[in-house]
Amino acid sequence: MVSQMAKYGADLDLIFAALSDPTRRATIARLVHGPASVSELAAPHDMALPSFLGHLGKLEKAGLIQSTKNGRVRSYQLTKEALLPAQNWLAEQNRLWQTRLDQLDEYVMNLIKEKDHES
Amino acid sequence: MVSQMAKYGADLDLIFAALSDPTRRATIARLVHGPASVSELAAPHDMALPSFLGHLGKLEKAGLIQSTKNGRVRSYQLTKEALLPAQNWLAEQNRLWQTRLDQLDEYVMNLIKEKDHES
DNA sequence: AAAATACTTAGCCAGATAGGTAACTATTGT
DNA sequence: ACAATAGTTACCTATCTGGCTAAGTATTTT
Repeated sequence: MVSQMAKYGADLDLIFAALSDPTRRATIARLVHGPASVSELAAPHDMALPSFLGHLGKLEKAGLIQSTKNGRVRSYQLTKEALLPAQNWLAEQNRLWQTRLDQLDEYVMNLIKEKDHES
Repeated sequence: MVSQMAKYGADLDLIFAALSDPTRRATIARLVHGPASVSELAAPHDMALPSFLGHLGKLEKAGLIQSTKNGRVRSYQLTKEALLPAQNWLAEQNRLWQTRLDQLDEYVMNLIKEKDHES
């Protein structure tokens, strides 16, 4: 269960940090539709190429994307199951929180029942 | 569909940035079990109180947690549906990606079929 | 009234981030 | 061969981050 999260090498710090920037989220959102070259990815962003390369670098370091170079063009693609560690963490917190709210419900129900016995 | 995401005021930049720090993720993970005071939350983290307050501040600005003060103690709790915007974004990207992979599958299948006809 | 508790605020510092320009390398097209 | 294209590398700068200490405020507790 817990070890399942360790399976995905790149850690949550880097993944969430990578996702905290709109340029980088937009790049992910582009890549879910298929691979693209550096300049294709950079085009929509009003920013010098070297600046944009920094973003690609962070996405890659976080393990979210991968690249290969053919001739002079480098092609990027989404890493398989890239987003799972983040999704798993969020889902787990959500699950624990729901569990807690259920317990709270039960607790409140008991309070009501006790009150009924008083009267 | 898209407007659903706008419902949650605090934006993804702040939410993902808030989640990119281990101290802050641990604080969320603590709060899913129920509310706690500043010093209770700070206790496990080897860090001066003012430093830790900075983390709480970011979680609060991101809309992930809320607080109320009773006398001299301030109590924090998780915001209802706090994690949904992040979960929704990730789920949507995942969905689009799966859709794309399915199309790719179909495309490959067609290639194979064509090859069969050649022979 | 004084001491202890529970934050809060103000200000400092080192390192990371997000942007930029300029100059360079490697491929491809003419 | 030369020009154009596609990245890449090397810096520079301003701002944000995450940590700190010191000092201040507001509530209990004794």
